[in-house]
Amino acid sequence: MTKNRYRRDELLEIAIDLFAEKGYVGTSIRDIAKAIDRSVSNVYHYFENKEELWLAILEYSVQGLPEKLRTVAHSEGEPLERFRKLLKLHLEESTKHQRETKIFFIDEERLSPKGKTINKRIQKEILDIYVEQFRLLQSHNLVRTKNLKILAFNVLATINWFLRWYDPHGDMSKEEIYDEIIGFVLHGMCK
Amino acid sequence: MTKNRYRRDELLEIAIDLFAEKGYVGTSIRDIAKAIDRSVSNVYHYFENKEELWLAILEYSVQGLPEKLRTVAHSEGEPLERFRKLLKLHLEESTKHQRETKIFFIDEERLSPKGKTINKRIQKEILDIYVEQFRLLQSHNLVRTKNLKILAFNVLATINWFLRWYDPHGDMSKEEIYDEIIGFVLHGMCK
DNA sequence: GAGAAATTAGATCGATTGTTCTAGAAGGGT
DNA sequence: ACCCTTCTAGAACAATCGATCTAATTTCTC
Repeated sequence: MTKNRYRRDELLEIAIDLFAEKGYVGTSIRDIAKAIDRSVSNVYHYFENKEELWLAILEYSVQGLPEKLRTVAHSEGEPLERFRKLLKLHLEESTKHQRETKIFFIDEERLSPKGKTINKRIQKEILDIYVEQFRLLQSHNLVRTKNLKILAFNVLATINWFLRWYDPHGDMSKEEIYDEIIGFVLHGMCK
Repeated sequence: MTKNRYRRDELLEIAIDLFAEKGYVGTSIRDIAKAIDRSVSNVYHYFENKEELWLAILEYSVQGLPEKLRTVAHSEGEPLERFRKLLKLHLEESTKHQRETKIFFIDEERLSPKGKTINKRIQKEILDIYVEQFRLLQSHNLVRTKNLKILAFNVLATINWFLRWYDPHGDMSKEEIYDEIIGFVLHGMCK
């Protein structure tokens, strides 16, 4: 009845690697099993099917992100400073789960209705957090534009795109990049 | 010897649709043939294999983008105004070839070395155009930050992410969205 | 230590993949 | 009429896919 959590998580880890590298459709159950030197049945013992494995990865990593962001979003303090903290946390969490977050976006369309729904729900939750923040900042007359949804898309664009080009082994430090991105979001490119 | 250009392009069109919808790995040659009511051999008559079909799509659409952008980038006029034109053109071209440009980014990692190289070359060309523009704007003391590469990533982020959420049948006009994005790139979210 | 449950490997399933082969139909040039 | 290239369809190929089945082994519980 009770499944071996450790062996299960090992499978999750290797699956995340492969999914991130070769995509959902591009990664077979055999690939995953072979990569960790197990049998195919072993994978199926821990996960009902391929899609459930995918969903487990989401639960394992991205699922909790909205809640974490909300904690900061609803914390005390100055609105703009709180928003800055929100961006920072979002960037940190995305970096921490870079592989999974990448997966989260890339193969969205290849999932079953169930998986797609969960995917979209999480993304919607995050979007709403930002729109809510913008509304608050707007009431303090701090926001430049009127269309808050497009603004949220643009902010999320920079954060999520960052996952595509960021190389942990690169020569720029995380903090350096974070500040650059936060600066861009807040003030754009112009002086 | 001479292949029927029209029939070939019909195949390209349907392939773009399917690739954009279900991805490179998720779309089979049979899917493509069936969608246009031809035989599998017909597809192979016009394209050597699946990857060549993919590359033909790139040539058909995205390949010419860097050249078009360069034309504007090297045109006369005020630096900032020219940059604004560059953004506008980039957005327009991306919208015009929304499906292909989406393909261009999504399945990058699933290609052969040859395909990956071409993909990366085009992206690098575009990145360089932007970095060059930033350098010029910087010399006019118009740029806020020092790290031009990250800046370029962030600008490209908003443009490319836009393709993910933009819905041609939505209630916002293109021009409206373009202006919003250009404004965000130039001045960020803050007043 | 017996028995039940959890875990594993390996063979196997039908379906689908990219690709090739064979061969016939259509088309244009002479 | 003829031939030669272009185009087309359909069967077939080996490989791989997600998933299942059977059966053996390990681990836990009493």
